[in-house]
This record gives sequence, structure tokens and C-alpha cells, in this order.
Amino acid sequence: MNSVKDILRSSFLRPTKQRMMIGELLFNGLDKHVTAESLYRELQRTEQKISLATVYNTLHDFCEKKLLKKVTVDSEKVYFDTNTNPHHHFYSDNEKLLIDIPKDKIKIHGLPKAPKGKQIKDVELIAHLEDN
Amino acid sequence: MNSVKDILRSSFLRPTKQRMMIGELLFNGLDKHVTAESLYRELQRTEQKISLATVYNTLHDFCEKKLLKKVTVDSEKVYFDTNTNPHHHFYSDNEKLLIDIPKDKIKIHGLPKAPKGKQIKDVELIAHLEDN
DNA sequence: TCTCAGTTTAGAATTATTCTAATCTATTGA
DNA sequence: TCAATAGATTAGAATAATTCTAAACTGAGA
Repeated sequence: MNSVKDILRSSFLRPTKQRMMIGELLFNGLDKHVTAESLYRELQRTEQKISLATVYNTLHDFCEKKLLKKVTVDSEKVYFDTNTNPHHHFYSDNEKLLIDIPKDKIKIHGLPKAPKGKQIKDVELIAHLEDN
Repeated sequence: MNSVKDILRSSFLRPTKQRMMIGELLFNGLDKHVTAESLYRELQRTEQKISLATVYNTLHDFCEKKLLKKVTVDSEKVYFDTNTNPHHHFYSDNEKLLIDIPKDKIKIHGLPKAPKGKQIKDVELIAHLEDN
């Protein structure tokens, strides 16, 4: 089985109560987009209280270990995506809502090569939505 | 001639000293990427002092009038792009540097249609760079 | 069980940005 | 040209997301 404890272990993160709690919420198989704030609020409802600082620390630790992907689509806050495979997003600026677009749907042609001394690390495509 | 004063007038913005100064710096024909902070620093060097609040106000006003385009690539700060035509970007996360990619270079195929009730307003592609 | 490096925490600090309320000024109509 | 006023500018306070700090805590190996 691929328990949260195993996930943490294989990323060399000590499976502390707090990390376990956060892991349970995030790694249940479904793709999720959370912010530090939204996750913190969700955690508040449980009995085990976790500080906001720990939520930030944990999200960053998970990111470093590639268990999460940081998504910057809105200057107001940072989203963390449990889908770490390459893929793209719809984003509704109004509702602050992120929706995944599977990578294989989209084909990008003609990307120029990176400037000297650089290489392309990641291509991010965001289709901004508006109401119609 | 297409002076800054004319640009402001045709956007129904009163050509005040401050807006003129900022316009002179931004609309000299070259594509520029600025942040409120970088523009403020640039303005500090001139004799006419402008407050940071005015820089923010002006950038937002220019944005509303489509004289600038807001670019969100980094959660730390917001960039404003004098190139308001559709186009894409390279972004070096290390150096915090934005580089334009002309739109016609890149072809995007297979974009799914927007969710019900929504339409695509704008497609933004960011190729993140790393050193090699 | 003991120890300690790694974690968590509250609260302070920082940073970008927005707000507020007072002051100033570009425009317009007389 | 001038006075009135709507729109702009400003300093500084306020806000919000995030990071930092230093002290207290804890999981895991000896």
C-alpha cells in the first residue's frame, strides 16, 4: 500500500503528526489545488491543531520533494497542485478557480530555443477564463 | 506625432506631470517589463519626485486602458508589459527576467473548450528557464 | 530510555500592495 | 484669464501573504 507514511518516508521526510495530517488531506488520489490559507482552514476543522507556519513549511517541503507543484497564476496567492505531472490549467480570475488540462491534449509547436546559457525547465500554459 | 500626451488623451487620462513622466519612461517604442518597484526606483533618479502610491495607481490605470498588460509569473511581484499584443514569455526564475516570445512563433493546438458558462479570455504561455 | 537533529510553534518581521483622507491641479465654463 | 471642481497625487497607515526567529517539542536510532 502507498500510505502517506510511505510517501513521506520515500521522500526522506519524517512522518510527524502534522505532515501526516496534511498528507492525508492532499494525497488521497484526487487532484487538488490548495493554498496555504485554504489548507489551513481545512485543518482547523480537525481536532489536531496545526499552525499556519507549519502549513507553509510543509507545503514548501513537499514542493521541494516534488510531491507538489507550485502554480503561480494569481499574484494574490500561491496555489499548490497535487498533480505533479506536466499539465496545464484553466484559471478563472473571477472565482479564483484552477482546473487541470491534461498535457497530452495540448500540442505546442514552434517554441524558440532558450537564450544562451539557459534551457527550458518547464512550460506552463494558462488559459484565463471569463464569464460569457 | 504620437506623443505621450496624445496617448493619455486618447485613453481619457488627464496628462498630469506624473503620468507624463511614467509614460515617457514606458512608451518610447521599446518593449519593457517593469514592476512598480523598478519603475519607482527609475523615477527616483529624476528631479520630479513621484510617490509609490502614484506609481501603483498609474500602472493600474494604464492597465485598465490597455496601455499595459499585467503579467503574473512570479508570486513575489507583478510585472507590467508595454507589449499589449498577444504574445508569450520566457521567464528566468533565478534572475527574475522576462523575455518576450512573439505570438506568431508559437502554435497551440488542442486547447479544450472552456467549461460551461465560460470562455477563454487569454492564453498565457510561460517557458520557465534554468541555467545549463 | 536517552539524546539530539529535525520539527513545530507563536508571534514578530517583512514585503508587496491597497486604502485613506488631506492636499493639489488640470480642465472647463464664465 | 480665472474660479470652481472633479479628478489626481501624496504620505502614511492598513492589510494580506509569507517568512523569520527563537524557544519548545518529538521521532528515531543508540
